[in-house]
Amino acid sequence: MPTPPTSPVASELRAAVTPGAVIFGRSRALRPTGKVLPEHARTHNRALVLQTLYSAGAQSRADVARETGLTRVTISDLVADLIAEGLVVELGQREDARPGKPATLIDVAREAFHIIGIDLSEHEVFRGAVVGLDGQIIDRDEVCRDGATGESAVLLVEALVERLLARTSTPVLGIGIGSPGVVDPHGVVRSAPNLGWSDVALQGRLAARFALPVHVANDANVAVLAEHGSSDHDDLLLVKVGHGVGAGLIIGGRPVVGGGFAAGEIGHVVVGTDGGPRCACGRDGCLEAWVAAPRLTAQLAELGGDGDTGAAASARDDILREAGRRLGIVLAPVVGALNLSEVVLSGPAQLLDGVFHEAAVDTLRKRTMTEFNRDLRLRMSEQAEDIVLRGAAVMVLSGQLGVT
Amino acid sequence: MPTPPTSPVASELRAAVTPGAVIFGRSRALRPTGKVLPEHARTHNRALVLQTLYSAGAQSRADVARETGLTRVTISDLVADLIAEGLVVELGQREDARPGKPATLIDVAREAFHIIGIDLSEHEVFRGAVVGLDGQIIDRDEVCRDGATGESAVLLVEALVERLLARTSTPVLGIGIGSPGVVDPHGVVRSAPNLGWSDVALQGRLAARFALPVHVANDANVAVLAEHGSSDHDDLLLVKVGHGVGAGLIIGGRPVVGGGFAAGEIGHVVVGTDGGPRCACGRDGCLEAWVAAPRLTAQLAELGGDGDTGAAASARDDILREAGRRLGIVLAPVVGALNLSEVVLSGPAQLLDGVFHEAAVDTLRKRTMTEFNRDLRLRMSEQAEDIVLRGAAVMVLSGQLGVT
DNA sequence: GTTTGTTCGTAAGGTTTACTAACAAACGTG
DNA sequence: CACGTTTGTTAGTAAACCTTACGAACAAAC
Repeated sequence: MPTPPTSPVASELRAAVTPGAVIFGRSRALRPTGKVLPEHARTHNRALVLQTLYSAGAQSRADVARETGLTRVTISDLVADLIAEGLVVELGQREDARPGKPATLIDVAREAFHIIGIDLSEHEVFRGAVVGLDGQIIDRDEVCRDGATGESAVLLVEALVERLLARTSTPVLGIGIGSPGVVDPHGVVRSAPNLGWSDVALQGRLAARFALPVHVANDANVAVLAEHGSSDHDDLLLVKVGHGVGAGLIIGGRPVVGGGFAAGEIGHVVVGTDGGPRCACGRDGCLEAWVAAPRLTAQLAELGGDGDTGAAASARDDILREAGRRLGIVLAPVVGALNLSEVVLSGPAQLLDGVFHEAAVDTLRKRTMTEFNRDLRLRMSEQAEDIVLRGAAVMVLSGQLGVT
Repeated sequence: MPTPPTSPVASELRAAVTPGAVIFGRSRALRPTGKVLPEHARTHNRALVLQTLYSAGAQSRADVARETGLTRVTISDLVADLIAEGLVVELGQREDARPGKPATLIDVAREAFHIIGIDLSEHEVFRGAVVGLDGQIIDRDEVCRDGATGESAVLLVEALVERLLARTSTPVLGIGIGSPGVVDPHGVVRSAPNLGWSDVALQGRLAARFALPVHVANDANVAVLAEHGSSDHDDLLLVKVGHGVGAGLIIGGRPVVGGGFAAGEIGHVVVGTDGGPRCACGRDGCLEAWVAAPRLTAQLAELGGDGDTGAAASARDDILREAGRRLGIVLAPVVGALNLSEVVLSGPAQLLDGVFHEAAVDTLRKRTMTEFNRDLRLRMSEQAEDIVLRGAAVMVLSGQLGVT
């Protein structure tokens, strides 16, 4: 006999809801997350402790216990492991006067590790930095690309990493790289036309050479990680305007990769129904043909003059305003479909942070349902040119210390 | 002293990568998944066993052990629990002749539970069904809405559920409801203008009245769950054309809800840059004004005639082709940004399954980068009118038995 | 008919994990 | 100075999964 109708099912099987995991058919999606062993739970809780310390700063074991919901005993045990591995340090006793035994402060060993961040997204130069665990740029370096492609470009990257590693005596947690093009989860650059790369196993090569953890991802997908840090939203779209136009997307706190690992590649989506400038890809009116930085600067240059006179300034604004509007047109369906609350714009401020921005916001508002997207924000990034470097560091931090 | 540079971090902290969980700032996103106890692992593994059985069908404990990676001992233990609760049954010995001790087949107790599925998305009628665990429609019923709104519409839903419950003597796993409008994760219909609902706690009311687990979600978001079953993709967009136009989205195997719980609400996104028909919302050229079923049928009716003569048929095709094209225009940025590989169309086949479909595919192809979306498919749903009913059942199945 | 090898399911015992309970140390407060 | 409070540790317990071992049941080979 089956059990009574509902009670056991209702009360005991109350797992977190993940609709779509159980299905009617017999599809592949059925093979779910896989088994979970107690040791996985331990790993998770360890990461939880690290994150709690990382975000809330120095505090006592008892504080961590209260915040995580784990007991003081368990926290002490986990922290002992972390201290033994050098990831956490004791900082001595808390100063302030409270009743009870004084607390021993602990914190992530913020000075004990550095991260190498690499930005391959610029056209003329490969940039890199030594980044601290808190995101500070400690040292930086760059190599001129000089049009290098294929293997020689890979060698340039290796040389840059080599030089950065030589500049720090602190242990390095890992190497993070933001590359243009399509990058798969194994850090293979499937296709990056600008660099002449096709199926370049960047992660594998660097990991083999430097014996360090290496993480590689698309530049815009990396940039959005940096932005996610200073945002309090779990859904975030970052549009990166540079030599091309790309986007990085976080939904429900997780990066979106896409079926062909090409999520965020919106540069060659056609905008509007009234044609547009001819794009390098052969079509008319691609987003990139409207708003890529080289196209905009070229257009502005054609105007001639210094752009300070009334008429020239107005023509300049017209160009930027139209470009901003075109961006808004492309983003509207995405914002609507995903019900995004925050969109961030990253790129040359002198181009984007004015009428371009205004026009994009305005267009987005006019083209989406305000009732659903009432608190929608489209803002400029505050991270300026280091966004990929810092995002690459976040990627390493998250990959090496993160919670499942 | 810290540990040696890299080895412990690299090897021992290899948690699954979830970039963006660890961040530089001190944002809210930091509070991660929370602690994990051994009992959670157990719950997860139990669900894993259920899913393995559910999708692969009757098999031995040893088969399940091999497939899940857990040991035969653990599987036996878990299965004993599941059998005691009536969720799994033994079916006797396996027939085929193989060496070794004959296996005892076990399977999910597919006949032991039914699910109530409710579809509130149609304008004139509320439809409901008793659904089997495998998705079979066992019995169905409906109530005429007759323009009912607000509280009286809620009472109609309750009456429909009541009648369906009376039609089955099998224990009911739960009640799943697909409602139009914006529904939050607690099953509160925040806003459903057609039904005159605003902050109606549908899940709470039904759960209290029927003492069963209740799940409520937006109709398109529910429909995509049904479609996900017969698809082998983990990224899926379903567009549901009916009285309005809505979408349901699954990314990385997880439903997308959106910051304001309004994900998929693309009906009032403006299409193109050349105006369009006036929409009920006051703007010109909303997607809904182009492709909602009532608008299309009205347009076709204006043509007069039986549409079989050459000229009338051609005019009819023009209307449908333009509507399909408009859908493609809105979907292109979404497909590009998410790098979707599969888009499904659900709605009246006589409208959608012809030139409309062709035009949508064609437009989508022309407006996205074929290199990234090479295997993109836009297909009609095969689930016809029961898609919401079956999706609602999937939602219950997943919520009650699913893996975290 | 016997032996051999395979497969299934279960039993016993060990390890890991986090919990509860209890306690000593160290500190304000009255 | 007694008392309550807080911290961090010790000791013991419960849960969950593992490894190892075993009996039962069968096919195939001899």
